This record gives sequence, structure tokens and C-alpha cells, in this order.
Amino acid sequence: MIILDYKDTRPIYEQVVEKFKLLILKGVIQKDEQMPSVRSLAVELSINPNTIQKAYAELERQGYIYTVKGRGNFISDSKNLLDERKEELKNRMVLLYKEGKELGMTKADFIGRLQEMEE
Amino acid sequence: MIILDYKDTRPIYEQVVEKFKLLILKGVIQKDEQMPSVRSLAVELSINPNTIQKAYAELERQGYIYTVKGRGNFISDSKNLLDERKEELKNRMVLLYKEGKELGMTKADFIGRLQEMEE
Amino acid sequence: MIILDYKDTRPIYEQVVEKFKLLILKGVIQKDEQMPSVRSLAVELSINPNTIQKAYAELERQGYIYTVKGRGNFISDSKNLLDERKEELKNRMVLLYKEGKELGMTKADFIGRLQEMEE
Amino acid sequence: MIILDYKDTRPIYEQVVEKFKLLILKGVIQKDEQMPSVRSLAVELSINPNTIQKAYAELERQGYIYTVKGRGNFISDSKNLLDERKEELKNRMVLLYKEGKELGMTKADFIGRLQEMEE
DNA sequence: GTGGTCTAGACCACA
DNA sequence: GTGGTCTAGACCACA
Repeated sequence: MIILDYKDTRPIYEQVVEKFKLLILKGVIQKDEQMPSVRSLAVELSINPNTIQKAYAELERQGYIYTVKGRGNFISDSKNLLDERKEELKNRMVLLYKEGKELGMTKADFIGRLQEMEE
Repeated sequence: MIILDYKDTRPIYEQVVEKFKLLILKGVIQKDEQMPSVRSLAVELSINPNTIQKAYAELERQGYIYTVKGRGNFISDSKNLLDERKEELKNRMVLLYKEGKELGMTKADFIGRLQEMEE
Repeated sequence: MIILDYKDTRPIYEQVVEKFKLLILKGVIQKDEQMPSVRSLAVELSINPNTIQKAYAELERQGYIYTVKGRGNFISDSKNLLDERKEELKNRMVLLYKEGKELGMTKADFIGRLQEMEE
Repeated sequence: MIILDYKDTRPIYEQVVEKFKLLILKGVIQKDEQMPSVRSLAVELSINPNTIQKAYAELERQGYIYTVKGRGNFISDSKNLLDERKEELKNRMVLLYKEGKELGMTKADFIGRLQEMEE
């Protein structure tokens, strides 16, 4: 399901987290589908179950998966797909802009601030 | 309404000034709302009314409140406050942008959405 | 402005209805603002204008928008929206209270602060 | 510095987290003071360093401490003292109420919702 | 010295 | 079967 890059200097658990985040954001694994079990994935990747445990705990903390004790880990539906998350961010910016408009700000105020940043 | 920190080494009146500045900047107390009376606040905080008086005088000097003789102290709507709130909105937008950058978004994505809105 | 999910099995017009309901309820589009025109949205989403038409008709039937012939569609200010926003505010207050409960606060702490405010 | 309760059914690392949170909130340990090192605390409490590590990671995630690699863990200043956090919550409720007031809500709407909850 | 990661493996609760 | 916690201990980077 995922492949580790041993030339990558980051910790293994971080790689596992990142790989699964992408799979979930791209919709390859979807809402309520089951994640591989901690032990089975540990065997498949030839790494220690504790390392998978740590990665799954991080994915749960970030809201990508949820755990049912005794059953396994499942994909959460709270995380939107990539495009939806992008839209959501733009919508939140619209709300900020509307708040600012009431204080007398213009689009140019916001755009100016963005443009003076490094890309 | 405010809490003093007795481990803080600064003069009490400075603490009072700072706490109220935060409440005003955050919008918890808003334009033209009345400040607690000098006497009531002195009782509430168990400190001398002269100390409150000194704090209020400083808040007035810095443009955060204005005094109406015989009526009390009120929150002013000075340019400064407004500018700080505008700055905060822009900063929140920068945070949104940074979140988006991690998802592969560019400044143009945000600016585009602003520009397609009516002013 | 909105994103369709082609893996979603529901009809497209239903998705369009749902997405706009969320944007309206969240306040991203507000009272009396104009909806995108049927034709421009059809182009943007690469779907048939008739599908947008059907979605807008449903939004009007449910009271979210109103139509002005020859001008376009606009966000309405129906009682329903208002009630939902009020409900959301109360829910956010409940979350605040729960946060406080873990710090040892009681309902009375919150109620007291509300009551000492002018109406 | 802290004492574990072996009759407590919760995991040890959770107890460690909770004990330190209280020490920090009460101001017993203050801004920029150093936490006991992972290894020294492990010896002192006769538990495994990994368990302390887990507790410290959780305290860092919640913003109570920060880590300087090669130096140790230190108290963060982002967490207010207990009383200040309570005030902060009340202030956020005041902001919610003011938002609601603009939608026509009254204090009674908010108080009612609190009162219908179990304590 | 400090924290961070990882392995190998035990034991527990939940279902 | 599943995940959660914990131990014992190695090895690494940072200073």
C-alpha cells in the first residue's frame, strides 16, 4: 500500500504519516474504509509495530483516521478532499475580507499584504 | 473582568492598563461601552481607587478610553484600535495562505478569489 | 466557488444545492448578495445550465435564495437561516462551557458574567 | 516533584501529563523554567524513559512546554495561569453573546441553553 | 549531557 | 482478532 524511502532522512513514522495523508486527500482511501492493522502493516513494511502505532496516533490527532478499540483504524470523514480543503481556505478568506470590509478595508489591503510576502 | 498577577513585578496600575488594552483590542469591550466605575473596580480587585484612577488616566492618554465627567469612562474608537484590528485580519489571512501553501496553493489562488468578488 | 465530487453517487444538482446551502449557512455568501449566474456557473463547473437551473429552483423552494426576473438570483434572509446561526452560536457556547468545566468552572461562572453585562 | 497513583486505572503517561499541567497552571513551575530531564524523571519515578517521552510529547502538543534539542524541555509561556484561562473563556463567551445580539438574541437565550444542560 | 527514534517483545482491554 | 501501554535497551543528532 505504501513504500518507504530509506534514503529519506526523516523518521520512518513521519514518512508513514505523510504517505497516508496523501492517499486520503487524493481519495484513494475513503471515508470509513479500514486502515491496515498495526501489526499487518508492521510486517508488510518490516518495521516495528510501535512505529506504526506512533504514525497512526499522529494521523488520528490530525483528524485523518479514527480508532475503534478492538476493531481497527478507519478513515475519518472530517477531512475533505484536497480540492475541497482548498475551497474551504478560500471561503475562510472571503469571511475575513467581509469582516475587514466593515472596518473600511478594501480588497487591495488584503491583496497588497499577500503580494509583499515571498512566494 | 480582569485578573491581577501578584507575582508580576510591574506596578499594578500598569497591569490594569495592559489588561484593559487587550480586552479593548480583542473587542470584548467595544466602542462607547462603559468601563467599570473606578470605585466598583477597586472593590472587585481589592486595590486602592487611586491605582485604578491612575490606570484609567493612562488609558485615556493612550487614546483607549474617554471620560465624561459625572458619567464615567467609555471606550473610544480611535484610529489606533482600528489599525490594530485591520492588521490582525491581514495576519489571519497570511496564516490561511500559509496553510494553503502546504496544500500546493499559490498566492494567485487567493488573490483570484478576492478579485472575482464585487468590491 | 464550489467543487463537485464525481465519486458521489447523488445527482449533481443535489450536490450543487447542498454546497450552496453550506456556503449560505456559514455566511460566506450573505443576505442579498448575488448568486453566480446560471450560465457562468454552468461554464465554471462544466455542466449543463439546466442542471444549475434545477439546483437554483430547489434552493428557492427551500427558501435560501430568491429570483428577480431579468436580474438574477439573490440570497434570502429567511427565518430558517437565522435560527440555524443562532443554534450554532449556542453550540459554540456549550463548547466553551465544556472547556471551562475541565478547569473547574461551573455554569454559574458563565451565567454570572452574562448577567453582569448590560442587556 | 510529582507522585504517581498506582491505584489509578489511567495509563501512567496520562497521569504524568495531568500532574504537570496542574503544576504549570498553578504557577508552581513557571515560564522558561526547565522540566526534569526525561531520563532523570524516569529514574525518580521508576518508570521507563519512553513513558516520560510520551508524556512530554503530549505536553508539548498541548502547548505547555517546548523542547530544545540537546538542552531539555522548558515551560512555555503560551499557557495562561488557571484564573487567566477562566477569564479568557468568559471573554470568549461575551464575544459570542455580542455576535448573537446582532442576530436578535438575548442573554436569556444563552443562559437557557446552559441551564438545560446537566451540570 | 540532552531529547528523538526505533526495535523486540510482554501484557492488557475490547469484541 | 484489534489497538494501547509499557519495559529494556540501542543508537542517533545536537550542544
